[in-house]
Formats: sequence, C-alpha cells, structure tokens
Amino acid sequence: MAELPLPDLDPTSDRAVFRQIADHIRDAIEQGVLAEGEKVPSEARLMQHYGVARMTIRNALQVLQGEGLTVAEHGRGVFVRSHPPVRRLASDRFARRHREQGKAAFIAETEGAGGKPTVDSIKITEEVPSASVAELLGLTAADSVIRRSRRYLINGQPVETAVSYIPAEIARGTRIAEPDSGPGGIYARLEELGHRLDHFVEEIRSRMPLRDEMRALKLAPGVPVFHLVRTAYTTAGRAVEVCDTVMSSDAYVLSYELPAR
Amino acid sequence: MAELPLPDLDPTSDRAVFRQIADHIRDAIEQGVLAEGEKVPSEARLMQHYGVARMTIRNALQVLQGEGLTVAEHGRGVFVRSHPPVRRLASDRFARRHREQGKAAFIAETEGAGGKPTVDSIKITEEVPSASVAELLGLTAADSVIRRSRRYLINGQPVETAVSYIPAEIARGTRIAEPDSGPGGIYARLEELGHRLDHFVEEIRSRMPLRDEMRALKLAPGVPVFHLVRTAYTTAGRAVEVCDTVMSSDAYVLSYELPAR
DNA sequence: CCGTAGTACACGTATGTACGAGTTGAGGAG
DNA sequence: CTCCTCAACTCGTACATACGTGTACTACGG
Repeated sequence: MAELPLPDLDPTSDRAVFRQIADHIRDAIEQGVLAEGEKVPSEARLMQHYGVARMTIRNALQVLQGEGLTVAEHGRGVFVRSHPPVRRLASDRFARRHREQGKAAFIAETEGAGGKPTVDSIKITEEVPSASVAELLGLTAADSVIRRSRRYLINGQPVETAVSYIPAEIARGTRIAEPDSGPGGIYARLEELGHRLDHFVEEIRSRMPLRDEMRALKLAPGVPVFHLVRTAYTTAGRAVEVCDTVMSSDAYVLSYELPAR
Repeated sequence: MAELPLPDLDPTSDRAVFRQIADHIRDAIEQGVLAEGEKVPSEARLMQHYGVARMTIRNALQVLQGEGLTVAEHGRGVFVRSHPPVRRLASDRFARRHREQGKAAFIAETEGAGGKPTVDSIKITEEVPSASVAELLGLTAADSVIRRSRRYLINGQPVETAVSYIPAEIARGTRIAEPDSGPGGIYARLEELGHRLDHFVEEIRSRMPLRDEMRALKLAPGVPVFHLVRTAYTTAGRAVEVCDTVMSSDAYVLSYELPAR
C-alpha cells in the first residue's frame, strides 16, 4: 500500500481530534484517494501518524462506520465500503403483462438482470392480524389472515424480507396457502380466484434496521433499510393483500411514475 | 424516575458485555418500559448497576445511538428518541388541481396539516450541470441550467433540502430564475410557458446523510435520509426539470399508487 | 423576592494498559 | 514440494483515570 497522504491535526481548531481525523479519512474516500474496497491505514499506523491514543483513532473510525463509509473486518483491517450493484424497481413491476409471463416479479427481474434469484425461509401460518394490517385489509378483530413470510436473495446475498397477509376467507385452502404458490405468484392466484387487481398503494419509510433485520439481511453497520408496505386493491375496491417488506437500502433504487394531471 | 428494572449480565454468555447491556436497554425501549422522550439511566448509574467500566457503558449506549433509538444530550442525559409527526407524501401531490390553487405543493400540504411552513436558503445560479443531471434533462455538454436550491422547514424544524435544475434555455429571464417563483411554484410557471406537464418520475434511494446534510437538516445520529430525484416530463415527452431532494427519513412517509394493469 | 454564584451531575474527549481473537504469511518440519 | 506451526499484525473488548464542558438546581446574598 502506498503511503496515504493524511494532513496533520490543527491544534488551534476547537474541533475534536477524533472528528478531525474522521474528516481527513472521509475526504480521502470522497475524493477517491482511497478507492472502494481499499484498506484504510491500521489503527496502529494512524496512532503513530497523529500521535494520539488508540481510542481516539477508534472513535474516528467509528464515526465513519456509522456513516456507512467503511467496514471493519476483524483481523484484517478497515476497508472502504464497496457498494453492490443495485436493483431498480420500476413502478410497472406488477403490471399484468409481466404476471402473465408466468414468473413472480422478483424471479423475472433478477434473471433479466443476470443474477441468480433464490427464495428461502418460506413460512406460512394462519393468524389474527395486527391492528395496522387489519385496518389496511378492512378486517374486524374476528377475522384471520394467511401469513406468508419469505426471504429473497440474489447470488446468495440476502436483499429483502417480505411478509404477505391475505384474508383467510380468500386464501384458505388455495395454493396461496402453500409454500409454492405457483406460476406468476400469489397475484396470479388472486386473479384466478376472481379478484381482479386494479392498483397497489405502497408506503415507504426509511430507518435503521432492527437487530433481527440486520442479521437476516446480513447488513453492514451504517446501512439503513427501506420499509415498504404494499396494499393490493381489486377493481371492486377491496384490499386483498398487504405485503410488508424490508429491503437493504444499498441493494435497491425505487422508481415511481406520478401523474401531473 | 422510578427504578428501571434491568436484568443482570449473563457471565456464561459469549456475547460481549456491552452488547448485552445494549440488548437490555433496547428491550426496555421496545417493550415500552422506557417511553419516548424518557431518560435512560446515567452512565454512572449503569456502571454501578452492572459493575463495569464507563467505556463499556458508553459502547453500549453508542450501539443504541447508532440504531437511532436514543439521543445523548450533553450535560442532560441520554433520552429515548421521540419521533416527530411524519408528513405523508401522496403520489398525487403534484396534480394540477393542487397547483391551480395557487400554492406550491409544500406550503399547501404543511398548512393543511396544521404546521407552519418556511422556505429559506434560496439560492439561484446558472451553471453547467453535472453529467447525471444533463443526461436526465437530455442536454449536451454545451447547455447550461438554472439551479434553484432551497431548504424547507416545518415549525422551524428543517425537514428537506431541494435543488432544481431547469434548462437555462427555458428558464432564463423568467420568474423561475427569481427567488420568488410566484403562485403555484415553478411547475405553474413552466405550464404558463407552454410546457404542459404530463408526468413525473421519482427515483428514491436511502442512505446515511453526509456531513453537510446532517447539519442542514439538524439530523440526530443514526437517522438516515431519503434521496429523491424527480424528473418532470411534458406531454411532448421532454424533460423540463430535475429536482434533487434530501429528506429526513423520520419526517416523511412516501406513498405511491401503482397500476396493476 | 429575585438574581446569581456555586455545586453536583451529566455527557464529551483523551490517555494508557491489557488481553482476546481472527487473518495472514513466513519459515521450518516432514 | 507440501503441510503445519507460529509469529506478527489486525481489530475487539475491557479496565482505570483525568479533565473539559454543558445543564440544572440550590443556597446565598442583595
């Protein structure tokens, strides 16, 4: 590794030393002096360069990690985070013409982009929905739902977890309540059952992942998630599915078209 | 403050002590034992309770702060983050019927929700666009754009920064190039100039804020941002504006309607 | 009664030390 | 030549200590 030219500390500045150091390294990353995947000087080297204690260096590195700029690997070093190729989700991704090709949206898209899609951890239960799901589906406290949860992976890398809720009255006993929901996915099944889909509403939040989500999606520290809740409505105006998904934010770009009229 | 009932450490666990402590406090927050805005026991008290060094406690608190669950206030204590009321952005927010009311989208919405909207830091320049903006607008390297940047606040709290790019050929000399763009905002001006708007395309990313963004939006540590790029297209199929906005993720829920056909 | 100075307490920054644990590569044994 | 051991280097965890700086309450004095 060539010598990384880091500036010296400014003793007259009232900015904390560890912040100054974080600034130096951040600048190096943003200006490409430290490229993606490249190794940041070790804690020991930085201590020597700046003449400060190890904790000061670690504080600085922690700042960068919190910003999602670096990842520390135990025993190897600290590296500039490399961003994986992103999936771009277009607003027509659930259009019927795609569904009629016989593949679920995720599989079709991923293969189209040259990736190897996998779905695992499929679990199906019947239960009483939470208050928010019940409200979205227009159900009362007495109704129950079929809950389909699963995890999506691209080339073995988890990118998204999803949980669908369908009124049990609709889905019970159908293929929707089985692990393999068949060609075209559950939206195709819903239409076969006479629920002609009209539109979806998606609500998007962004936040830091919970502990379980961090594990399920193998997220690096400092990577937020999209939390997306999609509700499917039929032409009759009835909500027939709610899908609650959590997506790694650095695997996705969401794209929507809005009317101006 | 009543005594917070925290469990003891599990010495047989191979989970790091500071992680165990973070888990305890996180559980207390998630189960509502520690409510929003409530104070987490001080570092000194936690040291005493667990019988560990201050650094161990600080590491634990840092974990929670990185997850966006708590905020430390110098001299006061550590508090459970309270989430501000969120603005829900609907996909019809740029519909013409709203525009014709004479108010810009942001102002109308905020007042409707009972908040006091402000716009500040309005800066207007003419410059050569970046490659990505030029591509979205379909411009060549020789063309320049009018750049309108501003910051939006609700009740004095900054929630969003936005930068619009409009081809200079369209906007130069018009009210679009002036700080006060007039009733209905720049979309109304564009339509008056004969550019009838047809639709918008929004691309949404989520990531941790840069330093400047953190300052401009007064973001707490551990709060990600939405990065939204909207392109406006006319009925003639021409892109007439690109708007690049950064929004505090805990002030917004984005909502979109997708066709199923 | 009010204002202010002082003090206790809170988190922020920084130093130094020690040991644990994962990774890597060099060098020796077979 | 190959395999294995071991040393060196890396980050992870944890201890102890000190002082700085912002906050809030109390007690004193005017």
